[in-house]
Amino acid sequence: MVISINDASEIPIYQQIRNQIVLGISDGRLAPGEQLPTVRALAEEIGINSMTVSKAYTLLKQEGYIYTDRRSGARVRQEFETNKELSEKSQELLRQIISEAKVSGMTQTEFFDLCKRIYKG
Amino acid sequence: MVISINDASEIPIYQQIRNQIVLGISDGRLAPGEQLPTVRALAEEIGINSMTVSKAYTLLKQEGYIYTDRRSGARVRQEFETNKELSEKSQELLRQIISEAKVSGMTQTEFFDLCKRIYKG
Amino acid sequence: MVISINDASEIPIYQQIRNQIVLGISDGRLAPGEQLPTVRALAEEIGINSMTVSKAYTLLKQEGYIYTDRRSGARVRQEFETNKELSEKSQELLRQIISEAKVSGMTQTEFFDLCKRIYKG
Amino acid sequence: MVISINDASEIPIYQQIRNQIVLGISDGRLAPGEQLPTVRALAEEIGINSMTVSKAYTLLKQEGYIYTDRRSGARVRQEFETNKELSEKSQELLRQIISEAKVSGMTQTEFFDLCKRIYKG
DNA sequence: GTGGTCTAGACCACC
DNA sequence: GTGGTCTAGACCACG
Repeated sequence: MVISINDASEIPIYQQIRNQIVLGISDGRLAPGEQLPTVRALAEEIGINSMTVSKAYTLLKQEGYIYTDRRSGARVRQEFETNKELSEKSQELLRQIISEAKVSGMTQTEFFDLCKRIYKG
Repeated sequence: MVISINDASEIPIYQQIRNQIVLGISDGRLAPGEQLPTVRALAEEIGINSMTVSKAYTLLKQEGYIYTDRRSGARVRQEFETNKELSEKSQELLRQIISEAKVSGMTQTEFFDLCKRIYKG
Repeated sequence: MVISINDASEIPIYQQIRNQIVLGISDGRLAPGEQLPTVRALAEEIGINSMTVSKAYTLLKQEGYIYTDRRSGARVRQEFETNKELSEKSQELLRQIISEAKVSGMTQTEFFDLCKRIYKG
Repeated sequence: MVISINDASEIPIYQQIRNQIVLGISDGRLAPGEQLPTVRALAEEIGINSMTVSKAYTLLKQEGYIYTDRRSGARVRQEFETNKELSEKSQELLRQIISEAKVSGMTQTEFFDLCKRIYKG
């Protein structure tokens, strides 16, 4: 899986890495148990400091998306908690996005169409 | 409309103000053309630096939610561009949120149920 | 509150800081809402890099013990989730400790006496 | 006695082995004088490097839980020093755990109930 | 080989 | 002023 960084973005690099890996897991490009690139390899690949990649992996670990096996590095978790819930943070963001959709004149149906396109990937 | 700040939030204060005003517009608590409090008044009311409020108003103006009138200060826009589109930033956020929903085991239907509750709310 | 680091310990410095702050909160030396030393001040005081202190604060934030107010730095949380539960990690540790107590010949009563002394503190 | 390794754990593998053997001794699954599997046998059984098992056995020997006999390999100690004391390390850990229990709102009684369940279990 | 930790110094957003 | 982020380099524990 290719990870690309947008230097101009206001989103911190470690967050961008985290986001893209979560995306990869959600759409199947990263399979459960699959090994992620090593911290050093990924750092070199995208031309950043390895501490930054390490921070991204630490965050993903804390969130339960990956784990680190001492023998083989970082891997995608085998089983996720399918609690069918969004974090409070994400719910708050969703609330904001929907408010913006409403102001822009989007109907609920139109909003759902947009979501469906994203869901399909 | 009451604006409340969460000191513990990682969202910058000026963003929180901006977000709450957009929410207010979307759910009708702020009517088109309605006058917003002055920068100084709002700053005093919520006990923050007026520079911060000013930053929020500037952002809202840039995004087209409000306009400033020399005589009467800031007012909610009369008519919004009903372009039925989300900003790129919001679309990207929505993509992230949906990816997290998928990993958490939420089906599209369940996600839509959540959205509907927010739409109504 | 004085924080002292044991360089010889195998426990990472950022963990030692985290541990001592949790101890301080639990025994009342750190009051709810109280401001912690700034990252830089604490780093200088104990003669370490500020990144290390920052890491400790980030961890404490994630665990919900403190929050950072953009205006005044890091503060002890006002209200804790009184879920009356230990983390899985701590429960596992407790299990280990109790097994060691048993092998050393400690009875349950003697173990409780030890705990009581610690509780009083 | 079956020893199982958690790849996702942050606890080093040699520590996990050591912990489980101490647990086995404390709850009687390992009798005094009982012979432990050879380093190589255990390493093969759980699919890890034999150096790791060796490290666990060395640690257990240092702590006085087992001894090695040239003829018959590693055995559980016959008689333990019933000094009724925890190691400094464990006492420090217990102090940490209790501080977390206090912050989580657990009373001393509730903490003791948890301990009792572990003692029995 | 791997990730984890730490340093010394820098820049940035927010307020 | 604050914390947050990032770099370039180093050392360590683990396996």
